[in-house]
Amino acid sequence: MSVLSTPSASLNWREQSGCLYHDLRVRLRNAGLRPTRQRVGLGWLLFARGDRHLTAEGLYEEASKARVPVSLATVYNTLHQFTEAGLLREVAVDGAKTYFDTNTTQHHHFFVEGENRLLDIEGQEIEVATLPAIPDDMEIVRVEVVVRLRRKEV
Amino acid sequence: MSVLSTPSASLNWREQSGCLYHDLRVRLRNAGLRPTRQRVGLGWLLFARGDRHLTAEGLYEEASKARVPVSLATVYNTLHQFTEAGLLREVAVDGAKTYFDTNTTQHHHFFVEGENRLLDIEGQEIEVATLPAIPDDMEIVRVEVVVRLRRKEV
DNA sequence: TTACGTGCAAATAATTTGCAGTCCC
DNA sequence: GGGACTGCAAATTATTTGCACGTAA
Repeated sequence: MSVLSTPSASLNWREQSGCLYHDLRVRLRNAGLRPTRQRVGLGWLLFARGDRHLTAEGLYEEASKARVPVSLATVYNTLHQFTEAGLLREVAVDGAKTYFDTNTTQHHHFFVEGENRLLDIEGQEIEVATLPAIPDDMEIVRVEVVVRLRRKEV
Repeated sequence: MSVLSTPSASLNWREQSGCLYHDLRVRLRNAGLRPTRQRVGLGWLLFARGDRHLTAEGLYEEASKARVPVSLATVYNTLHQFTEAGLLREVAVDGAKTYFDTNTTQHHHFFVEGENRLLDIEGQEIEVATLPAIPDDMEIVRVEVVVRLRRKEV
């Protein structure tokens, strides 16, 4: 499997040139985002390795290691721009930090307490059977399920 | 219905004297917490009006209005002590703030985007049909469902 | 009395913002 | 060239902590 061809990373691409770097730039431009050095660098880190759950701080550290010159403020800005453009999804779990998920398809999450790790639950593996009535003037944006896990006592 | 006799507020009380103030003190002591002026004051605000979803800041404001002399730091400490003692439940939703729920029974939540409001979904109204396999060395702590709502466009 | 609590202010932690300078198209 | 983007540092927001003082048992 090509590094940029995971389902969620490739789903809406308009072009597939075979050059992954070029494809990323096209993808950004299609999202209305100028493919600047830092956006391409961060996009590469985010989308080139399959589905990931990252915090801003985490991505910033990866960028440093990968010699992508970027400031923490720009990492925050970029993550929000990517989210707005539909390339990422913000995930709400316990804890102060915000996680960003490269898998934007319908799915849910495991959250490992203590380790603060997020794992995908694929769409079919969980199912919400019945939904309660909601007020007339409201509509459902999304249903989020978080299964909290803990490492068993030994 | 007596103000201190909502299901979740009265569930585990050992004594019911008829004096709600006294009952609260007993409840705190049973939880291993000395019934100090601020704990009783905050407990009163939390448990005397049915199920509530409050942030630390929100409770602090209520306390000010109710002339309960307490500092914001103590509100935070008290909320965490109550949570540890099982009198409250922390709820993880989007946004930076932490919510505390006086309903500690099994149930889920609506979250109204924009208004940042939390509403209970009673246990029977929603149902998770199938759960995915989890690693051998893990156990499920809790399954949390958040149904995000948005006010309809007019 | 005396350990447990509390208030205050300072410390953290995560995130956002303002603005001068830089870079893509 | 010009507007979009970025870096930096300072500002915000939510929360925690350290320590002198107060209070319930």
